[in-house]
Amino acid sequence: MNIKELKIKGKKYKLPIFLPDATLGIVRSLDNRALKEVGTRGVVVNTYHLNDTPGTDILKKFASVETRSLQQRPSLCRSGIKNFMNFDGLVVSDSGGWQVFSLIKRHGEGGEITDEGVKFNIGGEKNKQLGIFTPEDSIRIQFEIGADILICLDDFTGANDSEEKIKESVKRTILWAKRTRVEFDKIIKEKKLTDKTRPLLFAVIQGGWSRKWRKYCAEELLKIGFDGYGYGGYMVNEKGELDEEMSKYIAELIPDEFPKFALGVGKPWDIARCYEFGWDIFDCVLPTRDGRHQRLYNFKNDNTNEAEANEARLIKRSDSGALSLASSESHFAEATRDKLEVIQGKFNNIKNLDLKNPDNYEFLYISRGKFATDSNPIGLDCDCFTCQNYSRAYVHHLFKIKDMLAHRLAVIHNLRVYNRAIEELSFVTPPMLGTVDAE
RNA sequence: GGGGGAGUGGUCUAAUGGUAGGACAGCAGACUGUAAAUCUGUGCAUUGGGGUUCGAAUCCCUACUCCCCCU
Repeated sequence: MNIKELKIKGKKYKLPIFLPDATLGIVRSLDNRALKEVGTRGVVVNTYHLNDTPGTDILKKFASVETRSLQQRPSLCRSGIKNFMNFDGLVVSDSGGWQVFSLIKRHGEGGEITDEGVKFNIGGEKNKQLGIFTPEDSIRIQFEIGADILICLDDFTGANDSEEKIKESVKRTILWAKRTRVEFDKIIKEKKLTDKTRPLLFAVIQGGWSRKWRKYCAEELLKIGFDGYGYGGYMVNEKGELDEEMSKYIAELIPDEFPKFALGVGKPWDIARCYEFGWDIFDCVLPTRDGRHQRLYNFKNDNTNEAEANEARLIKRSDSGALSLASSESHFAEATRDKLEVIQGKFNNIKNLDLKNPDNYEFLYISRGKFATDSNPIGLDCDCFTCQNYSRAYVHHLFKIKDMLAHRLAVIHNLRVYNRAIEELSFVTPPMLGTVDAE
């Protein structure tokens, strides 16, 4: 099997990859160690939000900071945002296109979108003078943030827009992409960046429900030329169901040598489906937000039952002892180890699971009363920190008393589920097991 | 033994003669390039009995339970 790779600033990232959203420079409630342990290789930050807080002056300062923090390792790949977060993985900066849509189009509060750019009447609370936000602003700010992949400011096509509106948003998205390309190249030249030191630039394909305009948008963006392409707009309908036809269609509009970024996707099973269609970069707020909102993801593995899973954990817990005994030719330990292997083979194994089928997942609404006394871990077969250390009852309790550790434990688990699915799709060995996939 | 006070869903609490409402807990959900530790829906109650009244959680009588004070 051919594994696609993303090469940026001398680093390689195997695809597919799932990037949790760290909108404000933080995957909420997680520190960089937890991120790493959960198998996260990259995150998405947001240009609009970071420009507001903390602002690029601060990020620029961090771009050249001497690595004084205890854990910071000097690296060529470091940048303002990476030093600030002390995060060494892939960082994508989203343009703010979504916020344009969300704040102005969806919520209809102040602001105006013209070909020139976006006029914010409200701006961020801290930054009322923001005024107009142009594609050039967005890309310049993204350089200051210092991400690896920058994204063109685009004009979001709404789910139910008329063809006239679709045309407008597509034309504007193309116009803005052109201007972004020019500005990007200008900055590359100014900064004397080379193909080995520059970030990548992605454009976003808009066009809503219209195949015609999606096609037109993709073709025009390809003519301009970018390092990768994104799927813009909504990929799901009001019921949250993936538009498979459209996601397949758009993926096919982009030649396979380009990375294809399905922005905002999605449910784990939709990621698995989209991967099959050719999309290979994903980001979504669901695992983190759902975690905070007390909805936990599990694989539904028919092989798992509580008794056996418990046994596996008990054996595992005495793991070190058992193994040392094993080496000293104890038959008992030998048997225990065999048993562990059998059970683990059965559990830590989603290989036989059709990851594209929603029926193979389940939600745990952890705040429900029935979990108050449940001593099982959240996922019977889960290898995450939360499941290796805490019971459903305890996580339930933490949510009840509103302790923020609840968020952290929930988010850790959800992200681990997402990453296990991704790892299964790609056969990527998770870094936590000893292999670092970025060179 | 005497005096006083109080009893409203699982819990806390509104309604002082006029549609028993809210919060939390319960149950069922939503969230898709994060203005979201958020939001939605829903089940469940006037301590029992009697009386006054067109109408009672509310006023009266009584029983029960609890609390406080006195002895």
